[in-house]
Amino acid sequence: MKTIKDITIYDLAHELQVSAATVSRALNHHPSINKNTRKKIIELASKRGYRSNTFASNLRKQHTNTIGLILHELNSQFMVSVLAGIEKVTTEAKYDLIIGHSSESWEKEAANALNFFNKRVDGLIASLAFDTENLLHFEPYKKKGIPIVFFDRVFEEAEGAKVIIHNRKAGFEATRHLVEEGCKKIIHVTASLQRNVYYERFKGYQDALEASQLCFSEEDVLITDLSEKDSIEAANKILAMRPLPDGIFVTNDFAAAIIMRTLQNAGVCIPEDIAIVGFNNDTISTLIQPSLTTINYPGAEIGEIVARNLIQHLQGTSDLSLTNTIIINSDLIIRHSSTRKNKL
Amino acid sequence: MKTIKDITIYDLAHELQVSAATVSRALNHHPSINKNTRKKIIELASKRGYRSNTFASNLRKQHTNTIGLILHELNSQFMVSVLAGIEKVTTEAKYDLIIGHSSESWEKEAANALNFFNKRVDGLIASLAFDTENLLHFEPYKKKGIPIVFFDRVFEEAEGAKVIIHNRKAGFEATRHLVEEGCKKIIHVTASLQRNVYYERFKGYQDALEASQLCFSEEDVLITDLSEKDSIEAANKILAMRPLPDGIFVTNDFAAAIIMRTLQNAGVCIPEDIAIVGFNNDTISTLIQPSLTTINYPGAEIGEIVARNLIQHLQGTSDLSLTNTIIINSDLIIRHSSTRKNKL
DNA sequence: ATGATGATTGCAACCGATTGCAATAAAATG
DNA sequence: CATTTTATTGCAATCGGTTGCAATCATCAT
Repeated sequence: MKTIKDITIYDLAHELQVSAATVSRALNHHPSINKNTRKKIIELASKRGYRSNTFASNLRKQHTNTIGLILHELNSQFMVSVLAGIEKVTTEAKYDLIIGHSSESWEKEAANALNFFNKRVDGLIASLAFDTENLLHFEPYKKKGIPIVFFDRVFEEAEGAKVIIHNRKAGFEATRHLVEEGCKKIIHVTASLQRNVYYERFKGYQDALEASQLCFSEEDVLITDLSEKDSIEAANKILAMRPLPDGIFVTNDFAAAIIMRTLQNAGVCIPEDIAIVGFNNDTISTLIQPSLTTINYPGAEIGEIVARNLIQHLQGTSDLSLTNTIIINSDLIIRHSSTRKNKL
Repeated sequence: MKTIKDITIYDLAHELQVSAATVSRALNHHPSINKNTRKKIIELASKRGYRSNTFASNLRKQHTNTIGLILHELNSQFMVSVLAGIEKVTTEAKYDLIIGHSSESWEKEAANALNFFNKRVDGLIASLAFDTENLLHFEPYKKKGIPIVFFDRVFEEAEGAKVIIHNRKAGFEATRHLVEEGCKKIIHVTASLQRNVYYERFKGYQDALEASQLCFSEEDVLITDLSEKDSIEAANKILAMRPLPDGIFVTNDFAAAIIMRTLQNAGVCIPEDIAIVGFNNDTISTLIQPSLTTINYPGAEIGEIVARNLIQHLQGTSDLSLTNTIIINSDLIIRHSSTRKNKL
């Protein structure tokens, strides 16, 4: 494990008979350095394979140029594209990104938050875990004035910047689409209504029922944890309903796919007997039979907006933005799981 | 952006009338510190919300306690579980993890490698991008003696530690299964044979054909980039074959799903007309109709082994391991896409 | 010629934690 | 009681880069 010693600015300074300060400034393109000197220094640096010591630099500068990102999961197409969007912006702005994923657990989320805090990230981006019930673990950030931007899974009532999609509108459109396809009894399969995204979609579902003068019943809303097991159970509950519903709005494509499979195995025809709409536009939505009607929202764009927002704040370009909520629009993508040949 | 100043060991030292050295040692559980002193220091530290400054510490200790991870993509179930495995081990061992993903591009891979090198990771874990053709961008690591463990996508001939699955055996078993189901003409859809994983699976396919005395033909191997577009094209090529093949071994579940859908849309019955086997055991494999027979391999376990290997090396527990190749076994999971009612 | 102006560069003090070595005090030994 | 041993603690240098301020030197206008 013997490691050759690294080149430092002192080595360069010594070799060129200048001071370390000059080398430092030259390397950082400080304007007060003569361009010839700078050129010589930069050339020597690359010749000697100099690499700046981030620790020394961070230590002195008191900021890390690092942004922490806490994701609740990265198993969905959506999350991956958000990540890509964030990555794009942060790397362009020369920020480093450290990623933690909470696996939907509040404990891990808190652990990550603490860890990133100790690592002194300059800012934080987070989407809350499934069971997070408060924002206490982010208090240290507030106290220290470290900015946080929440996205997707947020507490809408909490202060701070948020970037979300218009879940209520999306839920409304998904449900209205089912109504337009002739559905009279529409079930909504979703997850804990504590979570803003699910609550809003649920409200949208209600709005649409009301707008169509269909009556809403609490029994038509099935709460699951979106797991395979729960989804199958939800499907079985639906199968046991009399009369059988003719439409289902599921809050997640994966669960929708499971439910569709379960129903099909029980002899239900999709979309003829029951029309289904999912949410997320995951890859699977085009791979299952019939292909799944779903809500699409631009992950990469959301990621970019989130990251840009945070960075602007860090660089002092904008302050206001951190109190704003940015709402992104989404689209209904109509596929075969919901389109009946003979509409009413 | 005013930030309250952080508590340092000097603050603690001053408040307790001891030296900073003592505080430092107490906080690190150095044995030479009196346990009463230590207790007092630790208590005050937590009372004051002290958090160690990683930069100062890293700067002094000359190592970062950070491991870099370069993934070619994280859109597969497999990659996510590998990541989880690595995360588990590294956090247990108190190492930090920084993740870069190359998006299958050599350029980004090299950029990440350089970035991590400059950040002075203590070790690196990597799975190569689709189009990586050499390991030149990892040279600095070798020169500096920073250990690298490759997994999944590796150069088998290159030196260093590697953790891979037994692709050849898996390819063999997948193909043999098709043979056992009565297939006589088996197509193999795969990606660039430059990449070890695809090459080995291909060899396994060949092995199985030979073992079954089926003749191998180059035209039966379709090379794609595993994209949706290429997969559809491959399916169309298959549809144009005369006679129609009766078995397909696809190197990836996603591509297999696309191909299956394309074939089905063209009126082909799966598995009656054509039996299909995929690779990876992604989530979609149980969601499509019929469910996909595939190869499963333990992502989390692989991740754990990779990480443990690297950490053992970093801690000097084992040196030899870094020259070893570790081969993990995989299983064939038989589902409906390949099981015919009437075998021959 | 001369003080003013501006362009470059260096000095030296940080940033916060770690650690070899010396110092001191306390306990043990003869 | 003198001497050695052991247990604790402090001193001070070090890691590598950054930056306010002072210093130097050339250029320029008067």
